[in-house]
Amino acid sequence: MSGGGRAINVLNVAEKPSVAKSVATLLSRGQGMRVREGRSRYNKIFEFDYGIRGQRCRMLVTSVTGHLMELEFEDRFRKWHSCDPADLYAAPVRKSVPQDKLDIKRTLEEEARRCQWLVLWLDCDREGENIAFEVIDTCTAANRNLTIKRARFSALIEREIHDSVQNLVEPNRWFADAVDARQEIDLRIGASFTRFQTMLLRDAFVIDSAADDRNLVLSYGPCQFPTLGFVVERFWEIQSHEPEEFWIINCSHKSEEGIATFNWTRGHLFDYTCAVIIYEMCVEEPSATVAGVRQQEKYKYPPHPLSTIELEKRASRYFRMSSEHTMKVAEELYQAGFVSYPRTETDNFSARTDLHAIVQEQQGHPVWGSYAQRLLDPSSGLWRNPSNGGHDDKAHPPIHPTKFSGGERNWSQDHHRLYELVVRHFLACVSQPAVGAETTVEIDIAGEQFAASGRVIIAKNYLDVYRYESWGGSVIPTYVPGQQFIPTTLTLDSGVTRPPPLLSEADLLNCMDKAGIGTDATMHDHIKKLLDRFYATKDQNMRFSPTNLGEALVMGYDDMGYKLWKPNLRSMMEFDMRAVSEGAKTKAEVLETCLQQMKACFLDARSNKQKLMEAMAVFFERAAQTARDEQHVVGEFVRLCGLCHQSNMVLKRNRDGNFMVGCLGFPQCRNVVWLPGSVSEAVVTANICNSCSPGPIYMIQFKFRRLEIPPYFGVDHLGCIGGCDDTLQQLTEICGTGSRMSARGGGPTPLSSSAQRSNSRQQACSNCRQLGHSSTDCPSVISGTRNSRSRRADQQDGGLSVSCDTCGASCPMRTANTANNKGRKFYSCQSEGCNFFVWEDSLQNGGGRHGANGGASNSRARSNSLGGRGRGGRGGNNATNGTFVSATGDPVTGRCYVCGDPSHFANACPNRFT
DNA sequence: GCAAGGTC
Repeated sequence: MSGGGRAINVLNVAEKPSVAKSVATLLSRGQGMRVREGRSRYNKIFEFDYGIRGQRCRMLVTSVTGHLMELEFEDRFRKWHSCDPADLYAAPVRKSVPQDKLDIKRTLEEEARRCQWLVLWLDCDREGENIAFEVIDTCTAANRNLTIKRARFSALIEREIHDSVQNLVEPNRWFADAVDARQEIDLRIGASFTRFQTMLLRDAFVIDSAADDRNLVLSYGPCQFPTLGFVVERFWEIQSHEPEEFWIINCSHKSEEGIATFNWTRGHLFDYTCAVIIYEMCVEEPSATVAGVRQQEKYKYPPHPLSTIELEKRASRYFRMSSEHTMKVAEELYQAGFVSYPRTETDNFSARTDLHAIVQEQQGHPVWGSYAQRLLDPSSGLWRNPSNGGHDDKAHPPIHPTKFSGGERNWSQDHHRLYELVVRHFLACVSQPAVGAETTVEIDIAGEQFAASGRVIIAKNYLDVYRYESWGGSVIPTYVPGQQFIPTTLTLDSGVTRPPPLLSEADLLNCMDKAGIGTDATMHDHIKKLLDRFYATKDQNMRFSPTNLGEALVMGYDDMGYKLWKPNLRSMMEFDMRAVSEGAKTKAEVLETCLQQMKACFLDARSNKQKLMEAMAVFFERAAQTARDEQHVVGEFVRLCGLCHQSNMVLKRNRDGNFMVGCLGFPQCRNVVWLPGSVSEAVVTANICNSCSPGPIYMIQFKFRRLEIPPYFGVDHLGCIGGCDDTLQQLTEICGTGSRMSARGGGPTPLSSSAQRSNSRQQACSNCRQLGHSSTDCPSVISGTRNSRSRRADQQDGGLSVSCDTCGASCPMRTANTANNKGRKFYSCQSEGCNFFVWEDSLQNGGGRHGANGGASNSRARSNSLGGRGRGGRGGNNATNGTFVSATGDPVTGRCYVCGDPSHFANACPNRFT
């Protein structure tokens, strides 16, 4: 191997000790390799002889531990009060080796002096390239005559490493530049905003979340803030969720073979009238006809090979381990040689990996060893080459077991669990998918479709070893097309829409991954930082809520109209970094434009600091010196809080001057009733509402601003907040409220809340009372006319159908058969989940959107700011006292969805309107 | 006392 001539000394530097060891072992093939200590106890030096393209070489292989250098401000800008934070956008910065890395630096200098070549074995990503230049700078400062070469490799595999050293390339300056730019931008933005918001807020408020709020740091960072943003955004989504009642028809059929549960193909309807009419029709003609029976083979595939994020998500889901703890345990398993490198984006095995050898090692395990044996037995047919998840960081393979263990003495329960997960995941990856046989039965009852399905698992395959996943099987009786039967139960049930859950750790990692926040090696740090900074908390179910502090900060920037808490900033930076790494932009260009923009943003945020102060004041008491300036106002008593049942609710004005009735238990209890934005005066009277309970609820004398309410409302009004007051509810819908939540609406807006309110006030329609248009161009009038014309055209074609207003599908004409509407024709949409419904006679009258569709959309637009359901819903429906007789006389069971009584249906329920 | 990225 070694050629002739004089040997040269080659200094090889890897990113971490383990890679140095692997490279040295692979190149020397373990023969004639010597190990000696460097100055740093972790970073050994391996020596052996080797030949590179005929050149005899004395190889010295050593390592750094990640970045060797740090970027920092020059001394005079390091103290917080030494300069204006805005100066940090131009303050000089320098790269230097921190104290704890000086040992490594000295080793590199000493070895470089006696070498002719420097070969860089850093990871083949942008950070690795940047570290390469840190090593180059350090080594060439000691020896200017070094010949510098870069080794490119994508896996620590013998052939790959030999190929790489025989085909050395030049280091890539663009890659390193991209990282330089990122470091500088992160430092300047992070330091300036952190100093600004900490110094502004820490002393102005009593922030009780931290034990010692004098030393609290309110940090800002381009990764930690968007991470907080995800948590707050979900929290707001939950807070602003308006529960909405829906109706659903459930059907089951019991036979000798068992029970089949049929789901309504429409899913659910939000309109009661529509649902009850359909239901009544089903009850009156309950005979079900089997419209179709479908049988299909279904597969459940094993997961892709394991990447870091996937490991963190799964450990969180399966063992409730935090991502930070998972990485700590994984690192220890890696250090001890049991699993491969745990920080990897790669979820695809290289074709050169000997997968069989990894499985072979596990054959002796008492629990999963027999599965490994089956995998290796070709006659079992269990083996399948792993799928490709589509990610490759070109530096590390997917996480897999590297050494057999039946469990080590010094392992904690979490070490056992994580090793087991890595092994089982790997075995699952090289296994066949589970196979199931799925049967779907579709039935028709009075023109309504229902479907039931069952599944029988034919082969569990990978599920035998991957015990974390299951695939539910259920059996349904046999049905044949055309078969008729009478359902055993047919019920109209109601449900309520629910808000999404708080974000779990796995959800949060998902959000970050999608938005490109952090890297696989740092995501868990950003999550932990939210907890360390008292910005968020994690509950027992591993779900995250913002703290008052976290919510206030995001709210403050949101009120300024800045998206600083959104992932956009990071995405923009990432876009620029890519341009630099591809040579499309220079580092200097990107730094100049980006920092200029960020400085402008910083100055603007600082001039709007009042918004941050206001947001903080929503949650925190002012510190003594600032509180003295303001009078503390306790409002007038209105009622006992119906939510916490402990504190009083009082009439107050918020900082924008808007009226609200809030619970004095705040912030423990957040019950609040926001009043219409058009209220100019409000005074609690001695009058007690005689219809709302539990009482007493004192009535409030309101005065509205004339120009902000429709002409048919009076300016003076004696109102109740208990839910009985129609006038107040209507004005709330028309004028909006002073609530921050209602101003925020579907998404952040650059307009201030009050600006948005006054806009909508000006445009409330007096015809339909919707926002955003006037009565002259009310869409309900226009679309009603247009649609009735198109419906007529349909009918002239001879088909008794209309096109659906909502989804455009064809809606066949049908005849109602209920006590109240017998013989009346209507159209209802057949599409799944669509609830369009209209009476034929209302079309002939040229009417607009009455019927189900209009009702449903009204109901969705309804505000619940007065705590009740508001108008609409059941109110528009006349009750009847008729009873339903099954058309066939067969034993159809049904029950009233309101009270559950089987002796009558909902339309005859005595409790229905109470 | 600030960031995020490496890694021990």
